[in-house]
Amino acid sequence: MARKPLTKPRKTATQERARVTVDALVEATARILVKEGFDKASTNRIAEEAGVSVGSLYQYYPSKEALVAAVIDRHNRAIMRVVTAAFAEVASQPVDKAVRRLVAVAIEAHQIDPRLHRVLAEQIPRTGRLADVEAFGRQTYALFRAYLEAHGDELRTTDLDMAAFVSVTSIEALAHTAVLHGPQKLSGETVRALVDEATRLVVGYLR
Amino acid sequence: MARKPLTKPRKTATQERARVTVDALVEATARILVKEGFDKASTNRIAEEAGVSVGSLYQYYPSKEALVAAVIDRHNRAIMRVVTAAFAEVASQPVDKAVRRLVAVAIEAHQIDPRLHRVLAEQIPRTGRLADVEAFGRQTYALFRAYLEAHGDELRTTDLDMAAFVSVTSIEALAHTAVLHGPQKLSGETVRALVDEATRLVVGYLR
DNA sequence: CTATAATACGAGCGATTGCTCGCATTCTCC
DNA sequence: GGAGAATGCGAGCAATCGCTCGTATTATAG
Repeated sequence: MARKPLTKPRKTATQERARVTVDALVEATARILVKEGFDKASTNRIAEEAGVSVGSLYQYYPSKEALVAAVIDRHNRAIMRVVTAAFAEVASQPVDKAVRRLVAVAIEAHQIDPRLHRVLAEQIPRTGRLADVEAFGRQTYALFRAYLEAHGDELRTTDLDMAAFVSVTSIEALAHTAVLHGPQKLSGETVRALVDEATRLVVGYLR
Repeated sequence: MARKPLTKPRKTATQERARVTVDALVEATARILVKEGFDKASTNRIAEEAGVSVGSLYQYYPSKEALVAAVIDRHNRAIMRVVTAAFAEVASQPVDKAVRRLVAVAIEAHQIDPRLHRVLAEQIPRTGRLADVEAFGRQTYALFRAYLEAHGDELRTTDLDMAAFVSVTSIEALAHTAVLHGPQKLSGETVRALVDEATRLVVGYLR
C-alpha cells in the first residue's frame, strides 16, 4: 500500500470520516463555483467553505484543478445517466419518434443544476486537466452512431459518422444555446416549439 | 477635456507615439494569449512583451480584462467583416445557393487566426466585461433574419425568428466543432463534404 | 492499553498578481 | 526657447495565490 515512504498519501480514503471530508470538499467547490464564480474558488476558500483545513484538502486532491475536475465529472455523469437512459428507451423506435425524444432529453439535460451548468460552460478555462472533460460529448456521439447503425434502412446516407456528427452537434448546440442564452426560464410552450423545429431539422436531414 | 483634475487620463491617445504604444499592447496581448495561454497573460508580462512599462499600460487600459476584451473585439471585427460581406454577396440568391455559401464562409471565418481563435474559445472565462463579447453572435442572427425576410416566399415557415435561430445556431456549431475538435488541418475534401451536409441540413429545414 | 496508521489541522512560505505613484522624458505651441 | 501637457517609466506595495510540513487528534489492531 504505502509505496512511497510515508509522504504523499494523496489518494484513497479508507475510513468513513475521510469519505465525509472528500464529499464536503466537492460539494463546497460546487457551491462556490455557483455562488462566487471560478476565480473566487481558491483552495483556501474551498477548504473554509467545506469546514476543513487546507492541509486536509491536499491529502485528497493534488490541486485546485483536480477538485474542479471532480465537480465537472459529477455533473457530466448526471447528464450521461439521463442521456444513456433515453437512448435505451429509444433504441427500437423509428427515427422521427426517436429524434424527438432525444431532442427533448437534450434540453432537459441542460437544465440539470442549471446554475452550475452555466458556470461550467462559461467560466471554466479548458486548460490543463480540465481540457478533456468535453470527452463526454464523444460518448453521446457514439451512442447516436450506434442508433443510426441499427436503423440504416430508414436513412438516406451511408456515411453514419458524418450523419451522427451533424445531428449530435446541431441538437446539442440548439439545446445549449436555448437554455443558456434564452430567457431565464423557458416556458413549456417555447420548449415544445423548439423541440418541434429541432426534430424537423434533424429528421428532414436524416431521411 | 480634462474633467477630473489631472489624474486618471485613462483613455484616448492624441499623439502618434501613444497610438503606437496602444497597438503594441494589444498585439502583445494576442501574442501571449497564443503562445503562453490566458493565465500567463499578466499585466506585467504583457507590458514586458510589448516593450512598454506597466505604468504606460495602465494609462490606456484600466485592467487586464480590458486588454483581453480589446483583442477579442479585434478578432470579432475581422470575422464580422467576412460574414457581412458574404451576406451582401448572397442577398439576392435563392436559399440553396445562399446557404451553401454562408456555410462555407462560417468555416472560413473560424479559420481566421486559428490559434488565437482556439484560445479565445477555450480559455477565456466569460466573466466581468468579457461576458457580453458573444454579442456578435446576435449580429449574425440579425443578418440571417433579414435575408429570410426577403426570401419568405421560398420558406415553409412564417416564424422567421425561430428559423433564423435554428439555422444560425446549427451552422455556427458545425463550423465551430469541425474546426476546433476535428483534425488539425481540415482537408479540402472534408470541408466540401461538410459544406454539403450542413447545406442539406439547413436547406431541407427551411423549405 | 498501547503502538501505529489514518486523518485533520493551520501558520506561514515563496511566488505572483493587479496596480499606484512620483518622477523622467518628449511633444506641442506660442 | 521655454512652459505646460502628454506620454513613458519601473520600483515596489498590499493582497492573494497554491501549497507544505510539523504537529495534534482520532481510529484500528494486537
